[in-house]
Amino acid sequence: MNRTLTLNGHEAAVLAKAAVMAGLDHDEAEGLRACATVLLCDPHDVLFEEGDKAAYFYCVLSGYVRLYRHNGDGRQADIRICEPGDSFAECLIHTAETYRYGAQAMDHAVLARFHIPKVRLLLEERPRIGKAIMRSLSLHLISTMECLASDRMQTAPQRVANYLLTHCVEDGAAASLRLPFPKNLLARKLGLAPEALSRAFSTLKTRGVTVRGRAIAISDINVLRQI
Amino acid sequence: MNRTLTLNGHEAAVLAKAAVMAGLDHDEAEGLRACATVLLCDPHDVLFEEGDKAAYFYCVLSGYVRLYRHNGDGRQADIRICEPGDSFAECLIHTAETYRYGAQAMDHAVLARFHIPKVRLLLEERPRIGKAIMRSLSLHLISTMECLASDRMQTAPQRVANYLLTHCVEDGAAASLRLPFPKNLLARKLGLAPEALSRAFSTLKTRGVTVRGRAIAISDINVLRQI
DNA sequence: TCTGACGGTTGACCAAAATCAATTCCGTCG
DNA sequence: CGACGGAATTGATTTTGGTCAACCGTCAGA
Repeated sequence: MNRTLTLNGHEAAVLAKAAVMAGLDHDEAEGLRACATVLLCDPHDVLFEEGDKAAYFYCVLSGYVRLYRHNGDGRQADIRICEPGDSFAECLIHTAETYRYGAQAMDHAVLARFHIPKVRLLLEERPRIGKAIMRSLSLHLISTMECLASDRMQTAPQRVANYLLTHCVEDGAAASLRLPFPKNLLARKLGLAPEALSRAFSTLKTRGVTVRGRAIAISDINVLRQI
Repeated sequence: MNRTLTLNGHEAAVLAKAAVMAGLDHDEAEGLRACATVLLCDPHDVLFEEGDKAAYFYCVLSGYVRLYRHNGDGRQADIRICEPGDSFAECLIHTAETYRYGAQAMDHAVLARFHIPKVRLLLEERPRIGKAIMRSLSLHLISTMECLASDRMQTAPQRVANYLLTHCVEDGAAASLRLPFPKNLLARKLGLAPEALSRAFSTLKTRGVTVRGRAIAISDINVLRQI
């Protein structure tokens, strides 16, 4: 978990387009950026654990971060997989003092780390910046609710089909995509055991889905839509 | 779904204490209240469906409202049960133009209905009001994430035990509570079929949980904690 | 008092997915 | 090139909870 103070061009672009920065004018964006430093993570670095004192919220610039909770036993459940452009723990700006879940880098990851007390001060001065944060929170809430609904009513193949449909590039009736991360991360994201994901893919094989490593081809999107 | 313009004392108090109003000074609270009208609902009234054009967000003053989504077939899953003091659909203020889930009153319910365009204008003028909305969104997000985590890692009896522990009043090692709504609503809230809730209660009987109608007694909280 | 509706419970059964174990695949490193 | 290690797959088994159907208790209305 080394630190640097510089962003490369790609990372700066990701940050600029993140929901947490969207719609801000130049000064506002600059003010928010001034609250942040950059963090380089190695795979499996734990950023914080549930219950830790909250000092920062984060925006993923590259790599992936998983958010999770434990229960009494050693078991843990993933809540979200954050991709480049996603922010997390911004819900603590106006609420709790401790993190309500753990966060772990799943790859070499680059993060923007925003100092919450600084952001609070900035928001007092320039409350319009809060609009971007509200938007980010809202999107995040909506997607979490959708995730909950799909956990509660869709089977594993349905969830996988839905993921494919929302992430593929269409090419006539056919479509294809390349997973941006290994399958075990996709399984976590969908709330499945890796084995269940594997079986879901083999179920979908009969519906025209071909999987070769991370490359996935869909022969007919409409077949997939009616699962 | 009749309308009135007046609040009784109890309803006014619930609104004043709602997260969406918390921490505002008198003027700010008054400004926000001016964006709202009151709505009286009969049981099973549908407030809106997924996809409807979003004009309002709501705060429950009495009764209960369930939020839900459908999938392709007739099936539907509950996302949240809103109780007095809870607001919903405030995530649309700065994002979508259509509701992302349906909402249905589960009882005679009284709601404050905030006109979103008016609230947007108000926020431009008095952006500090956004802080209360952000706090409400944040709490809402955290509780949805917790719900997702518990769906993914806890069994039915564990979820029920957790509900009891977080809602009971302690009395030494013992504790008790009275459900504020019928059991079928609790089942929806926990993402269970009513039968599964019933079975969970009978599992918990061996752990010192006694159920008589809506009245529940717990003989030893610590036994319940280690489930 | 009878009747019907409704919420809740119970039993039997089934489907989905977690778990455990064994094996295969694949990329990396010696 | 071969060996190793992590990821992915497959099979066997078990657990969990959904579904369907029957039944019970309570309450409201005839």
